[in-house]
Amino acid sequence: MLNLYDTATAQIRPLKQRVPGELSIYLCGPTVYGPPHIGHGRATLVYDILRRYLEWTGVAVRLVSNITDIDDKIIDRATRESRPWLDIAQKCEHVWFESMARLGVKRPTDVPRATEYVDQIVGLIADLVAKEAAYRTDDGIYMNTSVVADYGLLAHQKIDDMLAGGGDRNVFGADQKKHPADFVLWKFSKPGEPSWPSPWGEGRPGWHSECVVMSLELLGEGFDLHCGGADLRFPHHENERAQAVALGKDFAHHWMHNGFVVDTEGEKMSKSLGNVTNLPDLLDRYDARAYRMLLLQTHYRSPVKVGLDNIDASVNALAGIDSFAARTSSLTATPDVATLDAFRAAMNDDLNTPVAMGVLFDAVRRANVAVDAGDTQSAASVSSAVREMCIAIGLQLDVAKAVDADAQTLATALDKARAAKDFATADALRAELQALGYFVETTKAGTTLRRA
RNA sequence: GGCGACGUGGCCGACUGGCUUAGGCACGGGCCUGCAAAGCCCUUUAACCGAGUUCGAUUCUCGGCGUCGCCUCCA
Repeated sequence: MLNLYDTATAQIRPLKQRVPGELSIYLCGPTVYGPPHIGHGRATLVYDILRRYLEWTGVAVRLVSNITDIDDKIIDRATRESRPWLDIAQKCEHVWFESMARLGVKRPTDVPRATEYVDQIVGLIADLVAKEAAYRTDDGIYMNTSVVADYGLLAHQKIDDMLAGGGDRNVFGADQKKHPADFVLWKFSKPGEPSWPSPWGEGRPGWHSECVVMSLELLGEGFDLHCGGADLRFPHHENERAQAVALGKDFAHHWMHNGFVVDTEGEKMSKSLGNVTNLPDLLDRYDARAYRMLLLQTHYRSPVKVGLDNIDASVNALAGIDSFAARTSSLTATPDVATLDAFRAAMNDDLNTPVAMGVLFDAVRRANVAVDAGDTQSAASVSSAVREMCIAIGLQLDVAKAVDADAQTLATALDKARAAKDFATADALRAELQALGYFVETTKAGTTLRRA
């Protein structure tokens, strides 16, 4: 059983399944108005790891993650660039999933778009209006947060305290709001803006309504887990919840939030990487698995620095695992039970991936020792356990890359030269293979090649 | 101003009131190797400051200093 920190209760507690053996998750997805940045990468990787781990333990996961394809930012960009807003949304969505695929993030089971749920959103707002939990102003329909007794639950703060401090901030929308915390459900559109019909006039849905509608629509009431970045905790998730509560609906039973990617010591990272916050840039320069590894070695609730040093460390750590995988790929056996138990214990403890990685690296070392000692049996069971763990965390081991025939010929010649103690030729052949992009290991058993 | 995190060895980063240690990366030494590579072994060295609780605190409490997040754009 996975124990997971729950933001609502501020404690680690079991992640309960509404239907045993199944887990329903809603993850707030991107607003598609630009390329994803490394923060998006972190969030999706964290939940990808959660999902894969659950699936690995035999749980059927339904993961709904929306696309916010209508939003002020999209409209602003469309206006700025004189392009159709839909064109921007679609292209950005394409880039999003392309980046996710490169990261090895599995596509969610459901990807609803806000624009596909406008009717249902209007219906939800109408229900709120009918219950007098929403009211009209000159620029839209607003949620009356005062009807929600425990508003502030996720923020862990009383609403009046929150307001007390924000003095120098502009309160959006409106002197017409009944309370500064009230938020917009439906925005009346200005001429030329995308719009949909509603009982109150042409307009578009506010950000906070779409996720309530889509989560309840696809997962139903009382779904298991709602997750997203820590910044979504308030106001977005608070506001989603407020709407559900106002309508008397059973909303998410568990709330999970991941920590941020934080600034590095500036210059190193930015000079070497250009725009470091851009995910495609990062993926162009580094093995995508390195980012996953870096995150695995940090707890999901802690902030993580993504800098050159960190990523290099992960790249190097990965290289060790890859060469391990290459030398043990032919060994199969029942995975070592104690190792997997230790792994599960760490993962079940609020997804403690840093400790789980400790288990993994330790297993790699033990298997390497066993290989060196010629203890094939232990090597096989421990390395099988390593492969299992890698499946559970979504880490693809780099063993499958084909060695082409020419390289194989060179390797054979290299073995021959070494057998004849013609080391000058052997060294030349090795250099040639390395130039072709191979890691070359010359052992007593012969030469092994691995693509760099 | 409110709320909340955090401050661990060269870097990153876990656990933990004492027991032998996280783990990764980097540095150094060694074994292995024709030489490399890979692998293994060893080494180095810790808990911001102060007070308190305790037989004993990096771990609990309080205070200080510092960093960061949220307080209606935001993964």
